[in-house]
Amino acid sequence: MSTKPATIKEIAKRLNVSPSTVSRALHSHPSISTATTEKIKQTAKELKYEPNERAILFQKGKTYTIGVILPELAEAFFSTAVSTIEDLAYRKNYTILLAQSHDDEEREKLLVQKMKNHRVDGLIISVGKTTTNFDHFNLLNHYNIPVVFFDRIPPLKDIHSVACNIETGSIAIVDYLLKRGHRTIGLINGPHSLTASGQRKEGYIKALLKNRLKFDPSLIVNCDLSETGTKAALDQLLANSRKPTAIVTFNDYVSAFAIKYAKTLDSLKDYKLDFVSYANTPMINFMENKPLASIEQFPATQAQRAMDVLFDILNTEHQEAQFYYKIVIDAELVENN
Amino acid sequence: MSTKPATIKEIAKRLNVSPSTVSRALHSHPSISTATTEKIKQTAKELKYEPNERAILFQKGKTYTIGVILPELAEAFFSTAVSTIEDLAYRKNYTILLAQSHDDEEREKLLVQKMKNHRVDGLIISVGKTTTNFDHFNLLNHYNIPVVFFDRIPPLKDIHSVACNIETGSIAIVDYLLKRGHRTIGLINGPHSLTASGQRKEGYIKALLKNRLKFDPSLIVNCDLSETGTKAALDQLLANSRKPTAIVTFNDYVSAFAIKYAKTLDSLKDYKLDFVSYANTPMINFMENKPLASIEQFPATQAQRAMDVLFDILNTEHQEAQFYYKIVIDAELVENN
DNA sequence: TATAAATGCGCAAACGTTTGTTCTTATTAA
DNA sequence: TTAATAAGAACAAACGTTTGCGCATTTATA
Repeated sequence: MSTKPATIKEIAKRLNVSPSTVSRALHSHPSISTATTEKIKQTAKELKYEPNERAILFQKGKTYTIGVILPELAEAFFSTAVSTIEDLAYRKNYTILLAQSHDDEEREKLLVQKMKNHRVDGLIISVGKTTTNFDHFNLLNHYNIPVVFFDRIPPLKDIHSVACNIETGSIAIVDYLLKRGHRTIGLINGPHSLTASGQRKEGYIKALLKNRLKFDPSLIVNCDLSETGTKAALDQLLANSRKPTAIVTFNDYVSAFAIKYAKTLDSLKDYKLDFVSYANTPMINFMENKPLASIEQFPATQAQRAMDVLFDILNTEHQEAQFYYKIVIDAELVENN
Repeated sequence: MSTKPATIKEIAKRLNVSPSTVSRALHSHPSISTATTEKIKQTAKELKYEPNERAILFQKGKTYTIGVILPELAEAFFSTAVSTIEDLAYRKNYTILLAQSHDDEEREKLLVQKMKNHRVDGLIISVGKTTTNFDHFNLLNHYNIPVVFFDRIPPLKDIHSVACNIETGSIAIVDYLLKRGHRTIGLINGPHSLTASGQRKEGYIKALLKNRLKFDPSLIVNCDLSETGTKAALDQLLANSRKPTAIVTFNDYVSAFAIKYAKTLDSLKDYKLDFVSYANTPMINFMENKPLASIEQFPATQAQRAMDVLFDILNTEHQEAQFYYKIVIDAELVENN
């Protein structure tokens, strides 16, 4: 039962041939006669030989493993992404080494280290909300491990990235609100550190200007995306001299928190407040008062493109002229009804 | 930039010491003088040395990697489990190798093979809905790789397993409804093919009998778990000669579909119809009219126990008397408010 | 002072596989 | 028949690290 797995060496010893012959035979190498090849394959089967992947990978220097670091595996957006990534990896015979950072910069750093030590062939990562220092990725560069930043991308120059064009989505959703008559639109945004926040803000502003409305900075509030943070943000917006009639929220969670909180506020009893959101979960279909519309960010598509990019980098030998992928997927407006 | 990572050998050469000395120094082995140890650690830092995990793992025969095979990574239940597993693995310095079977027996088989070839230290798996042949797990046994079956467990004797006792949950929830005065309770169940359906049905019946009520088969309707299927099922139940005053649904999705649909029915205008459900998503917190109560199946707890079991097996040397863990977690009734 | 013990380090094997090179035979061509 | 070639298989090095053992050198003990 608990016999140690058979090795090439054992097969060799058993048949009085050299390990190299066994290795070649098992790969049907032409320089081994069909007779011995057959014989070797036969005993390999008898001994239930299975190649030791670890040894092979170690020997070849390649691991056929892709590291994936995401903030929260339990979030629908990311689990969808993981699912897609796994499917694609499976097809190309890669395996994925998965880890989550919980938006903890320190942990993220450690995980990157670990991935490096495991010598993954490549890394797909969505950086933590609060990560501000990106030095740990230089190490990967130094070790020749390509990194594809996914969805949440750091504000760095020379990196490969796949992300959603939040800005056009932002414009679309503000347009949508304007068309419905709203003139005072608030934005509960994410932390400054996220480019995603910047994009939302940019789109928000552009949409206003496009429609010849002036931009009022006091209508944008940043928050940490937590429930309490969201409440505070909503409070702040409602206390603003120009009280918004509609609010754009950073994502579905914020939207849900805000909507829930809004219902508890007496001050909003006879006040119609519309919400729109950036979709990141399928839960929206089941929400009490859903946001009127959402910006769909296509986690599966993003994941797929990220894998495409990674495989492309992996397959083209170190090109001289460093070229960086910067894939942008257009977010799309969907009405929730 | 793309220099190859520094190795122990290089450090050794640079300092004119042997690789073994370097290795020991880096591990602060007592038989190396503090002077040389310092010197070595110093140059290690200069050269940005990072241990090659692959080489170490290969050398040690242990991989500090745990294989995880689940049916659908995008499902909330499983992604929660993955999240927990990853957290626990992280704490013990393990990494997880993740794969999904999509309930495809063939793919599952291949993945098990792959995990074996990767020489994972252990495997946690939730078998596919349709998997009927379990021979592929024998191989793992032969290779001394412990397997812990999780949530969906095969009907085999000598295996380690962690799963939820759906039946007691079923009894509890029917009891709950009975206590609230309901006497005609419908069940929108899943497809016959799922053991989960059988368990729900069993519990449902047992609870009735326990309370000396007779079981009426026409109050159980199977459905395919889709939205339209759910509607049809609800229609059927409402058209039944004994019209239910409460309905148990297979899971949160079915519950959500049914509740949504029920609200659109004129025939239910002045009819109080209660719903209860089997929890499998966190979305319930955001639902319009939630089910009164849910049967919580604790994916995180299950995952945690599975990891406990696995680590326990990993840490106790091959005990003579083979002992098999069979952990059963009681599903629990939680009221939603 | 002679001997035992302790200290500090190098040697070499090992983990399982792959692959370039070399060696031996058998086959072919001249 | 002899030399050139091809076929089949063995040799050995390599991937990066760990670790048991042995060899000096120094320090402590009798």
